[in-house]
Amino acid sequence: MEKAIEWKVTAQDGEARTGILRTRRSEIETPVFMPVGTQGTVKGVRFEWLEAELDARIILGNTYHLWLRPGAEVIRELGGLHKFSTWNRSLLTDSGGFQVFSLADLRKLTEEGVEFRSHVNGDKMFLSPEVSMEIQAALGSEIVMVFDECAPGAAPIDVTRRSLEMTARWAERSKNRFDELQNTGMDTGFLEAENLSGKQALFGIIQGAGHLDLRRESLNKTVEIGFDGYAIGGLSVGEEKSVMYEVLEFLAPQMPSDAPRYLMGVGTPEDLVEAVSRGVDMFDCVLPTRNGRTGSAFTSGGNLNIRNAKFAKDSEPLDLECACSVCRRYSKAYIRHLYQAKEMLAAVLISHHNLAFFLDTMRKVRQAIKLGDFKKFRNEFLDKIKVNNEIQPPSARRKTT
RNA sequence: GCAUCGGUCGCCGAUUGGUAACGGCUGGCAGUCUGUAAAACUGUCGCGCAUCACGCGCUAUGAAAGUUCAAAUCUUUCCCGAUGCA
Repeated sequence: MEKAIEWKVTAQDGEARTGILRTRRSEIETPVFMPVGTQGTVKGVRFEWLEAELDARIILGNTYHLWLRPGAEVIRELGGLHKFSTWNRSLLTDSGGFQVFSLADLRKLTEEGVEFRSHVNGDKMFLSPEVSMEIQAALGSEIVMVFDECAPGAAPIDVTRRSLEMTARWAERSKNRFDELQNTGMDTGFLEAENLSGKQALFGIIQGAGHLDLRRESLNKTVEIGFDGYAIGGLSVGEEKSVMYEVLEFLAPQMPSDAPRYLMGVGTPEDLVEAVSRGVDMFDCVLPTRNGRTGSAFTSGGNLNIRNAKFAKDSEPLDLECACSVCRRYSKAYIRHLYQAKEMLAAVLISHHNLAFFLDTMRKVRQAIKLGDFKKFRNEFLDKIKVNNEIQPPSARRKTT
């Protein structure tokens, strides 16, 4: 049977690897960072920029948010999320599973599914594995995520076990409904492509918080069901950073090596490099766009906050080493002025740069792996970022300003 | 020039003889953000010190002088503003 996606490893350096992921709509080099476009838009960044300059091949959309507004039926009638939004490259849609975690105060969780009170207008809404698959078919994304429950990072072992067991049952229900929908042509994004089925791909999600034995158990259950790719969920949700690295180091090498490994919701530039070194292929994170909107820029020398008074007369770009269109043209002083004056362009410019930095970092990561140089790259990259990000003791910080 | 009413933090106000750093707004300074309820949120903003935390000291109600144990508050003069009359 023809596959929904095609995945090939092209180079390996330690656990780190590069690959080519082909979907029905685009060819994606991995390791890849996928900008988050929750509501059908990568906040503050036009598709023209994502396509031409940033060259993002795949972005995210969100089942829960698009279901609430404008609604799955609206998008289905308009021909799916690609046609509706005009984004013609690949889409990965999150299932709403993360909202089970992030909107914990607004939901009731049962075996059957999750009742949400809409954060928009308070309506009662019911989301289940089946409903999530139906919405994602209407959206027509290239990669569909199973509906999972994401337990808090520091959840105790019994809570985590119950959670991952339900996630496994939900994974099976997700797959069953997904297959039915594919077979009855409910996917709005169907597109014939050479050697591919033209259908959607479905990724399973491994949970288990910081408990390694549970992670292994969740991995086994998920692989047993069988998916086109495998995601690691439930990291960067409140646990210590060391726990995340420990879980990755343990888990990623055990995941099927012939399918892409996707670390959901991660992370900082350091996290990306660390995770790649442990064998992860795909990432998404809100940080570049959210931090961009709130004045914080990621650079090769670490993070900076454009609001800081020290940038008022700084005529240099956000990152001297960055070749993006923002850094080629605009100074920190000007962007800071825009931010202070509450001009929306400040958020647009920093978000753009941040995405450029993330995508460019991934490009460098891939190149280093291909050259067999990844270890050296990783050390240099992390050392450089550390210079600005080192936390100084409060007394030292005060005296220097 | 005369009369009346005023002058408290960047702005507006509370304090009307008994510890003025009390409230609102605007703005400043800094921090946070990881499958987006976020163009958001948190802290702080008289000065100095301390800071893990609780704090500690000093100064301050247009200016000066006076009355008083005690003055933003009462008195006098001056400065500034608004209004009215010449």
